[in-house]
Amino acid sequence: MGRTSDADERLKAAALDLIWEDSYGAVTIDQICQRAQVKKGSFYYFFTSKSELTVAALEQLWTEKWKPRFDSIFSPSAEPLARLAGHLDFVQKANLEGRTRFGKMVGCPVCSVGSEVCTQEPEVGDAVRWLLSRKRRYLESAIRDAVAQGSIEPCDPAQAAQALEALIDGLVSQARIMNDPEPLSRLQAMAFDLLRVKSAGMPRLDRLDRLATPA
Amino acid sequence: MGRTSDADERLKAAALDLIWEDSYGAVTIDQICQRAQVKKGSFYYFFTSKSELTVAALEQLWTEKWKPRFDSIFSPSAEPLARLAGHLDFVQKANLEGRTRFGKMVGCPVCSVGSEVCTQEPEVGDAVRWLLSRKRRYLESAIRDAVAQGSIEPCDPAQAAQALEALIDGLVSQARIMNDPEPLSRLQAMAFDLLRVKSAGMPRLDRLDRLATPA
DNA sequence: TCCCAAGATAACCAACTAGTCAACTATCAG
DNA sequence: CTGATAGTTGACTAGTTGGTTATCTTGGGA
Repeated sequence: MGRTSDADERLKAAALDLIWEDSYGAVTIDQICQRAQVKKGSFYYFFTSKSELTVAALEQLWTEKWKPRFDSIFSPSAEPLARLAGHLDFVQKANLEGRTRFGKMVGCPVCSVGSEVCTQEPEVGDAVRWLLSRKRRYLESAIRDAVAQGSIEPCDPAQAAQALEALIDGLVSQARIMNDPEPLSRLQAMAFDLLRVKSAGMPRLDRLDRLATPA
Repeated sequence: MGRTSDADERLKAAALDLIWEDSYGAVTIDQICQRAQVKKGSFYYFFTSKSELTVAALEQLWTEKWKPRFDSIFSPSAEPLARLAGHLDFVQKANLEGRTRFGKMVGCPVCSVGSEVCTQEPEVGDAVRWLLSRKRRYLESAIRDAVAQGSIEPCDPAQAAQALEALIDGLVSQARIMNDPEPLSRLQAMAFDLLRVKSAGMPRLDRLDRLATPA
């Protein structure tokens, strides 16, 4: 019953893009509406504020993009190291895709928004924290499996995951600030070094993929 | 000759505080003026825009706070590992001081502003990049000396400094997002682990200080 | 078919924003 | 003391911002 619409979807997509490229604070509701081809009256029909829209956009980013992607990459059917390598590869590729799409390095929208508004917009902060804590579990689980398997040095998986995430986010942030993909070019080597992956030479993704494939 | 003033100093201090606590985009010129007890006319007497004020504030942060501090911490008269430990300790302490002053974890103003506005305010981006590249040299030099001395495993100092900075900034960012100093509590252990510091047990700052003191 | 709920829209407002300016005032050099 | 210089002030404008509302339109179900 009643008229149908995908204006709310367009608003979420527009908001995420604009915030990703610039920043939360630099983006106005008017801009979001213009990009989404939606009049402001309709904006306020679906959302009560920029922060509410942002929370909705982040939730959708998680359920429709990140979670499916992570469920695939971190599938327990794959070797622990292949999961980690897959994720590092994903981070690298996602950043390069972002550069193609926006014409510059844009980093990670979740971390950027989180760091920017966690002190001002509590609901956005909650959404970011929830999302990051979910993401952390994938890393932690893969590291725990790797330790159990003996493919990395014994360590506390929670702490190792925290350090790994810091390293990744730090390098992604550097790449955005420098507008240069270079900090990400040795991502896997740095991450595997941090985790003390046991292997001579640098593990290759394709080799690990082969390992992950049932023989 | 003529009237004297420290209004520009007050403006720089106010801007840095407000931006540090909230974010660049969330702070208005009116707010900065109010905090600095300066009328807007005077603001435009000294600066032409928020970005110009921000650049001036960042430059002053470097010359009056960071550079003297780093020159002391990274004094080549100290043991390389003591320099690194001193810096990690400084990062930790600065974050805790920030929490005392602002009532919450505020992270690093340079990294936060850099990540936020590097795509929009080229001059602020330039200032941040310059400042971060200067900071990097301290780390790189200390790591190089540590390698030469044999106190950490051989590595490329530039890459190790890049990774170390990413780890530190990532953890600082996590602490801000979580509003919790916990991610910084094992900072030295994580950093020394990343650098593969050669020593049984965890190096203590006081022990390293003793090493740094001429016998 | 036609009703009515869901959604779209333009026009509107009040508050805030950056930025300007002419008049005013303090200070230092001579 | 005095005048030129450096800095201050409040009042002003014009454009933008978030947010509201009454009215119009669409489409699915009875």
